Amino acid sequence: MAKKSEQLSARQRQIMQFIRHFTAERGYMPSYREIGDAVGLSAVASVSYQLKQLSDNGYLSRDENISRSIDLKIDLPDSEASPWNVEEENQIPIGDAALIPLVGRIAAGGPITAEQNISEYYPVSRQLTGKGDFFLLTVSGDSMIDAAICDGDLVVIRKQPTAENGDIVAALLNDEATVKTFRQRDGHTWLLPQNSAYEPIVGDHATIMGKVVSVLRKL
Amino acid sequence: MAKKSEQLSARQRQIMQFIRHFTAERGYMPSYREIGDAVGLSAVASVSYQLKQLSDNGYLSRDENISRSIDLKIDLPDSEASPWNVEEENQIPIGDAALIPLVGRIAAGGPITAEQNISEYYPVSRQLTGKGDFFLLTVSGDSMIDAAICDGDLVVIRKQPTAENGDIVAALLNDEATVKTFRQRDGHTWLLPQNSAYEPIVGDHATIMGKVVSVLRKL
DNA sequence: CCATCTTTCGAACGTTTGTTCGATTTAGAA
DNA sequence: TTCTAAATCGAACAAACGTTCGAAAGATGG
Repeated sequence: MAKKSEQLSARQRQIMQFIRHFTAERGYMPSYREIGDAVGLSAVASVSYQLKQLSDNGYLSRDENISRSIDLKIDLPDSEASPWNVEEENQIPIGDAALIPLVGRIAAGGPITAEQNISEYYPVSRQLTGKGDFFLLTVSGDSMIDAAICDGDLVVIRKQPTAENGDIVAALLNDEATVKTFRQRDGHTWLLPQNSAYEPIVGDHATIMGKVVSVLRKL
Repeated sequence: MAKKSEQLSARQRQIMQFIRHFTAERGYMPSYREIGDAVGLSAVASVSYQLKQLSDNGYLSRDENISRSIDLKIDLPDSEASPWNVEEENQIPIGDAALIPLVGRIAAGGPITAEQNISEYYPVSRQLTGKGDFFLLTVSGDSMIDAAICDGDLVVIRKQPTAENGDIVAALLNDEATVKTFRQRDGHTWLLPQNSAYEPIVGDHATIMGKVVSVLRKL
């Protein structure tokens, strides 16, 4: 008789992987006939048979008489492990959007997105942010006006501890958050305003909070 | 009465949330009858009707004649202890956001947000838009650079047939959409670029599509 | 070789499911 | 009020779907 947790047969592995790919692409489960077509089983009953084995061994579950009710319990490794494991501590993804906290006062020391600093969450399209861990800052002053960033603008900042030359960053300098262009030269870190009325700042002791990835403005 | 149906009725919101809960619990999509039972629609056809609306507006997709093939495009937050939340007015509120269509080519004549023009929906915080009926336009060129609106920026436009002096508007001029500052003087309508390299345009024959209320930029 | 178990097949069956159509009700504007 | 569009209903229908059953083909071991 079929014994306990036997190893999966080639066919069963084939089915498991097809289900995974199908759901990834289409967003819902395949029917028995679709599975059969994909793995080369001409009889629905054969699919039913294999699915019963998989179900009995805990690889998946399904609800009787309900179409497309397969529920995979195990992700059979195809190959990959994704290195893009971003820690999201405060965002709740809304479909195509991310909820990003607007940070009020910036206090040196503690975590930037500590709860008491958050006044509100803004939904922002992922198209505008990309992947990562974000927070929002309200721009104060017009030191970045030549970069088309105005007083009152909201900037979406992806948390990261450093930056590349030319990036616009949010930095913590003397307990104050500021948005400037990042530049390293002569062994020094500079925070450059984009407004000829302002002078470059030596940022050697500044803390880079993250990189500005989007700008939001309400007129 | 605009037949736009770009908004989310209480019932549609109800359906969206039920689908989300159902899939979270069961691991697959509900059938039309299950949806009907849950939200109080005794006729499958009514569910079909509502689902078509949701599908047309990009909230979900489904494959014809395939059971349980609903694919949610947006996760509506539960939000409510008061499920029968009615806030009609205009755009689709996602919790705190509105889903706004990005309009591609602008053709004179037909409705701006005709379906074939819409390439995608962006969630935008209501804080950035206020109330109204909106669409999104991609800015082309740097004629508004002094207003801190750059090439490639997305502008949120509230539909309105006219504007006030000083408003930044989207106007249709010779089958082309353009973003300029609106000004009426000497009995003429002017569309002013905010870039000294460009000349003011006589906008007497231009069609005002709406007013720019927000700017979104991905860096 | 035979015996046994596994796997596949094909067909039939009953159920589930999405669609269609016309009629009715509801809601809002004129 | 009357008119129009949206929303709902009910019934009927065809397609899609999972289950069952008997038979046949492989596979494995003695």
